[in-house]
Amino acid sequence: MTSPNPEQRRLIEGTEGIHLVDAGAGTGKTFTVTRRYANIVAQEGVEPDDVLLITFTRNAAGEMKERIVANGEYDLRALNDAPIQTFHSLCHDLLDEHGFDAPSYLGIDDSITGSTRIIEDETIEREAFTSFIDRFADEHDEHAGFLRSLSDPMELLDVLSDLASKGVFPTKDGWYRNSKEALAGDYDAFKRAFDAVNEPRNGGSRQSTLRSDLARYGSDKCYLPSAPEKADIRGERGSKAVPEGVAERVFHEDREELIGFVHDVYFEYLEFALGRNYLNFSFLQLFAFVLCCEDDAVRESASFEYVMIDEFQDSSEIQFKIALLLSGTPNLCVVGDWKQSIYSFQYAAVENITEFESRLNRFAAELNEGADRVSFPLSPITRIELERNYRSTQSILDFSEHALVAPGSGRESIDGKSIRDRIVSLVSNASHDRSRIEAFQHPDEHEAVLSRIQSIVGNDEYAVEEDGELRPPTYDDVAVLTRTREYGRELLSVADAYEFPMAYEGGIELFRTDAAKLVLAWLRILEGGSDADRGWAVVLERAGYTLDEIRHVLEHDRYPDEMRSFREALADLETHGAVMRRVFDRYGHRESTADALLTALQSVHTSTTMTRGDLTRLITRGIENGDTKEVSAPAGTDSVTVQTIHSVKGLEHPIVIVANMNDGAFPPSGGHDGTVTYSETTGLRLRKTYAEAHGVPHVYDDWRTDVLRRCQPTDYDEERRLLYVAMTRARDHLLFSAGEDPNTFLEALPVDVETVEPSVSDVERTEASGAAFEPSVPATAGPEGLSPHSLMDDSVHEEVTTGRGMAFGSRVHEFAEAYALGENVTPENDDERNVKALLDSLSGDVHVEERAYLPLETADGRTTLSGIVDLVHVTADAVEVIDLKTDRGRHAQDEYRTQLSVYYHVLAASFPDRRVTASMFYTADDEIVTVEPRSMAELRELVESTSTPD
DNA sequence: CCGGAATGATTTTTT
DNA sequence: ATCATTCCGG
Repeated sequence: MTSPNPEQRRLIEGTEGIHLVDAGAGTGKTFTVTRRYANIVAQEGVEPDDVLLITFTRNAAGEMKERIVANGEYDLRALNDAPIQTFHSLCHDLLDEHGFDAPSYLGIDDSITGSTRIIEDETIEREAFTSFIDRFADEHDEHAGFLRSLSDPMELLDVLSDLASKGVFPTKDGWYRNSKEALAGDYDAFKRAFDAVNEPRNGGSRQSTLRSDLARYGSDKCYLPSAPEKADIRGERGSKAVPEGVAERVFHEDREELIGFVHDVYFEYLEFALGRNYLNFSFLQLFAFVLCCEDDAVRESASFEYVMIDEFQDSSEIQFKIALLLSGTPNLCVVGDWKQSIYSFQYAAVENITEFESRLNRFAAELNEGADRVSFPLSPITRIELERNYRSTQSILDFSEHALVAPGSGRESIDGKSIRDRIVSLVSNASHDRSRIEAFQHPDEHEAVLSRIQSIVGNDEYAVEEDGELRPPTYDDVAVLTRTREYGRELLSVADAYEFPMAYEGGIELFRTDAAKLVLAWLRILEGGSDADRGWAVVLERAGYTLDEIRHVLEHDRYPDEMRSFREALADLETHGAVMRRVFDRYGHRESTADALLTALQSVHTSTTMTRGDLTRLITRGIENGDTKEVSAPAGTDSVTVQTIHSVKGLEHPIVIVANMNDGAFPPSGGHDGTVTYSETTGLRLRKTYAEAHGVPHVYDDWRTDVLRRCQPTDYDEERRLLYVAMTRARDHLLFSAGEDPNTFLEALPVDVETVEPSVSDVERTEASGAAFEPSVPATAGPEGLSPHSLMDDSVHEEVTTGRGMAFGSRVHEFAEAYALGENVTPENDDERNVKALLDSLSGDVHVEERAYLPLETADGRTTLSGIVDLVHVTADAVEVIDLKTDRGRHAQDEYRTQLSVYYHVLAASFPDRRVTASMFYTADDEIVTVEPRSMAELRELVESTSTPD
């Protein structure tokens, strides 16, 4: 994009006044915003310091700066201190500079200084909050009842953050400004919500949702004796709606005590945090807001001539208000897309953009109480709609709109028309449109996804556009997007097993990966003691032992020899890093996972030396807390990207697979996390569970909560938008995948869901054929001449023929042969179990212990190389020779290539129209590796350079 | 066939 | 907490 389109130009040139910009996905938002910025600072007397540009991530801020530098007259150094930043960093700067007295405005006798830390790590804050609550409980007997009735005190922290995001703050003696009103709630608003869910359905023949949802009123609960009976709440049998009076009865309640409790927790936690010299994200904004509100001089000196906010749909109520306070002029420009609002859990309020005008007026009026804080005129508002899309094809753009009207459950009915009316349809700028939009399904969804990707890569039907040209796709072009990190983890681990090029991008629960769990298991085994069994159980299970077998092994301490020796080997290693690497190596985990884990652990514990026990605790804690770490694909590898939809926002990929379109994969997130308050509409509520409540004196009327919370029904709006975000990442092709049960979203989309049969190894092998296996060339070719063993170095020869290598190896071979021939044998150790699994996974015919003879013309004349391979796997169009080896460490691949190569060439000659491949299967590692065969010339050279024939 | 009541299964995202 | 399913009564 070199020159702006007309709508973009309107925005770039319209630098004055209030602008509300609907900037859909891929409409060149960053381009336009940076151009507008350049245009503003190009004016006489306007410096970068006068222009606030808000982004929602630090990365985005950095990108903005780079883009501005790229097409402007400023260099990066000049922009380094320019206010192009996130709300959080803006607030941080503000408090850093002027925040000393900010706490005093709430009546807190403390200060904010440059040394006040910002806690970003949730785990750390939770620990601090727990110790605060313990102290609070000791000091406040009067609140003991409330504390006891909470199912989890940690929910209080969520309540506080929620309140802070809405501008509800405590002061020493009460509530800040008009906060109290918000806490009291708005009966009219509540009544409207109540009426909406209490409307009888199906023209009056069916009961209302509210009445239906109250069917379990009172069950598993112990209400106060004064609580109404179920029949009073639901109306008599056969009635269609909850009686009218219930709304009033539920809403109007003396909540003074409850509100007082929350006030004290809130206020004292603020004091506690400041006392410990830290702020969390919420409090950062809280104090910045208070400061700007109270200190006219600071507000005026900190205000900007121009304010631009990107991704406005992700802003919270308090952020909107801060932006208003810091706008010294009407030059306020908000840019966003309501269809991409997916951060409500971070308190993003989509209404900031969908109801921009009314919120602008309401917030400004609130802020202007008592002083002139927002002094510019609130109209006119210039609306600009960017509709030209520079990313996707038209078919993808059109298709993606369906996401916004797809029902999230069978009974959810959607007002499609009113939604469509609010959509600004995008127009593609793409020159071609050969988009494939497909959906597929199989219970083994991970395998199905992998095999679909294999069929896409290199396939012209999925050609992607690059610089105006079409080319077949590579792995790099494909991204798998999922709702949950967990699905991503699972997919990765399946990909690992197939050595499939795939990498995760973004935050992931690193300690919950397979690799981390195995490291933890071996650490526990090494540590010995009471936890050792837990370690063994994991390791044994992983090796295929059944629960009964594991129990037996543990009871009698009969660990497999191989595992014992692995433990000894680990014990000899000097560093934790070496131990971990060895474990990763054993289980064939890719280096990137291993490195990420190592780095994560080292970063937590760099300074002091860490004992094995420390390390164990660290990983255990990481697993329990679900600690996440950022990981990214190593640069320069051609691999598929796996990301959560939340983390992919703002990015694009040529081919997108929206995976895990399954039942339950998109739980509704309407409202907040269900534990929080109804502070705006119905007043503050806290929850407790039956378990805690049972036998405990009650302090407030729980029954009201049960009615209240059903009046704010959850919906799937945000999930639809999430799906929309995922779909609009795709440039050329868009696919969906599901496992057992496709969800209602997928079913509602106008695409056929094809049931597929996954075969990830498609590329390597094809379906069984019963094809005959008769190598035609060699058996008659002559007497056995040289064996590959004789071509080895003596030292290598010795290593592989002594110790475990020989004895153990031959037992595995015996088992493999017996099992492949269909004899009734059961695997007795890891290696045999792995071999069994391998054989089970092979389609077609498997032959064992085959010997072949390869004639070779050398300088000395004609000779014959003989080779034995363990398994030959034959299908209709492919032949694979597989050599069994115990583990990578012992069996240097290179040395055995010769043997495999002999057989490879024999087969290649025998089966000219099938693809022939050679592999090694490492029985201890459960890993199969394709081997590049030596060429005939190479074999010839080897023979010639070996002086003594066998 | 319809609607209501009871019951069972399932349950995230991250600046 | 909410969805889907099953059972039962009219």
